[in-house]
Amino acid sequence: MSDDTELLSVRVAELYYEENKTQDEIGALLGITRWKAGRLLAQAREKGIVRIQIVHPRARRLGLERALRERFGLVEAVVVPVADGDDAQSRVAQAAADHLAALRPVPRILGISWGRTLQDVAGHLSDGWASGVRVVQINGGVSLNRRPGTAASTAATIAHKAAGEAILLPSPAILERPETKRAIEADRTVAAVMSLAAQASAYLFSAGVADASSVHVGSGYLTADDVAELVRKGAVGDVVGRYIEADGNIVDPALDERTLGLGLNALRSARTAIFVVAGQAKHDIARAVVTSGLCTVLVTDEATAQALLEENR
Amino acid sequence: MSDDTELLSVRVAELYYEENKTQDEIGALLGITRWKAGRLLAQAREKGIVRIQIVHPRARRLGLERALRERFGLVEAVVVPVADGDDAQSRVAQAAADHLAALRPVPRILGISWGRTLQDVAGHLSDGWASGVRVVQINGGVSLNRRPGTAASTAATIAHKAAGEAILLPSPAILERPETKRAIEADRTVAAVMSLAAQASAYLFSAGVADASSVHVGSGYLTADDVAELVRKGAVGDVVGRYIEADGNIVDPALDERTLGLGLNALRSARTAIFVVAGQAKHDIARAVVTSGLCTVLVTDEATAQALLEENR
DNA sequence: CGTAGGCCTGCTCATATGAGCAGATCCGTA
DNA sequence: TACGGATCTGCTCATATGAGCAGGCCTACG
Repeated sequence: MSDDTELLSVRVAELYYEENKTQDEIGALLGITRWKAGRLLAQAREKGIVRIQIVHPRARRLGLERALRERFGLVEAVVVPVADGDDAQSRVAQAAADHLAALRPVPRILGISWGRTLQDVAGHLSDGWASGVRVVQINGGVSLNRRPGTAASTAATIAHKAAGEAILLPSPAILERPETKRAIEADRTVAAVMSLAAQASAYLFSAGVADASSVHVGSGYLTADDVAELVRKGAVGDVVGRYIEADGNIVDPALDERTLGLGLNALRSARTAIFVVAGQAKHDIARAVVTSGLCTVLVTDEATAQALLEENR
Repeated sequence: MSDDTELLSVRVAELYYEENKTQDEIGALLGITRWKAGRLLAQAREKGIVRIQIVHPRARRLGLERALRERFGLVEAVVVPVADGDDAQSRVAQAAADHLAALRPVPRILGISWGRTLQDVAGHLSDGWASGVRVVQINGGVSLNRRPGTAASTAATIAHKAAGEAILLPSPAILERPETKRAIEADRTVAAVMSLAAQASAYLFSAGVADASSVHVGSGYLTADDVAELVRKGAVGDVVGRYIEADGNIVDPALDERTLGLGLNALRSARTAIFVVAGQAKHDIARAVVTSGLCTVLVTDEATAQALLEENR
């Protein structure tokens, strides 16, 4: 486009958007026909001279969402923009809460994992987001936790706000020996919870990073050395307590045998599996989850979405 | 507006502006009527959820321009946005050049002052911006200048690009004694130039700040002490070589008697007097010029425009 | 309990806008 | 110079949109 034409588009755009003139008036003002004004305006939009943005804490990035859905075959994606100074985790948690509340049909049984992210989602749910939902934990995590009750409170909060019931999984996440794990699984109470978890109409989960900051280390289930060893074997993070590689496979089958909770295949075959993830540190595990089909719905921040969509990986 | 409604406006705005859906489609998608969608969209725009900006080096701020015209009774105002890292002076000079080129009727005689700003305007004019314009200097400034020829070259450049003729004022800006000034004025050549200057169909000028950096000091017409004394007496800057107070009056009539060039009243009564000014340092002198009716057209940057529009001054 | 006033909703209708088309104009090539 | 293709221009017509209006609903107050 000639410099001259470009300047004219700028004038048209100014009169149209800042002065609220009609294209007809603009034409009269600038001595051009209204069609030409319209075309210049279209050019201005195309060339990015006119920049339109939605500024709101709960805005979304529909373009990225569409790209993610197409690229990874998701049923739904929710991407929130994060401005400097915003807390990405909190924004994403809010979006996940919104999505959960808008989910139709309303899940009668909701299977959830636990962790900081899920706790945050629970906090952002509004009272009465649903009614009568049974919220069941899909992986263990009680008692060894430094902050006891976090896992339980997440489930309780979600259930409470939906005027429903929380069903906790009374077991550690990782047992020392496979036999112990099997023994606990065989326990009637635990088995009942697991059975309920398997029937859930929707799952809501996040993921952890494989490094020393992992909750498994903090909780005493694994040592920092254990995690370092997992990383050496290719682990990128954990999903409902199970460590996976970049391609989504279990890193260490022996460890997995000692891990109590819903299996990853249950997630893969679930109708609705909502994966909530935020932050730079979780880009790798997020990639592993979406590429290996562990979720049908992804809720994340803009930066993570963009990282997932980058080519050549 | 309730939180709920606000969120809905955000969704509508996203679908409308980012997904290019019609209000009808949006209504269907969100389960509302198209009228409601339209109203929510209007609310989103009103509340500033939708932000539309024109991003272009030659964009203008029409809102500020209107405010300036109304506030100071100007015929026209041109305000350019200046982003971080932009050179305000250069942007404003470009805008002034654009305005001059678009001026109708095309001035047959254009009276100009000189200085860095005007030189910059001359540089931004495009070849053939007019044809056959006689460009006449309205204040003296030759020969004592450290960079001889600047004043002359400004006029020459403007005239050359308009396929016209430059008429220089062969005299210093400020003389040592009033008699000398009168003698020079009486000179046939000088008188002819002054007479032509008085007939100009348009004037284009800038202004200087009253401090030690003034071109008058650099050129040797005044000493730093002289300027300090002028400031003590209330000077805020100079217009075509004449120092004025905040209210637009001449600071020192005796000095003014020694200053050769068009008088300020000629500017005040001119049909078209274009004042070009940019930069934080010139806010005070700019205020003095516009409030005392020295110009009919103001060309400036956004920050200066905003400073001029601030209340209580 | 009744009612006036304010707000919201869904409509009609006039207007603004974009898609698509035919003629005009420009430019390079034979 | 003549020709063919590409681009530009001004139009028609269908559609999208906003203004304005009447009726419904909610609330506060007598």
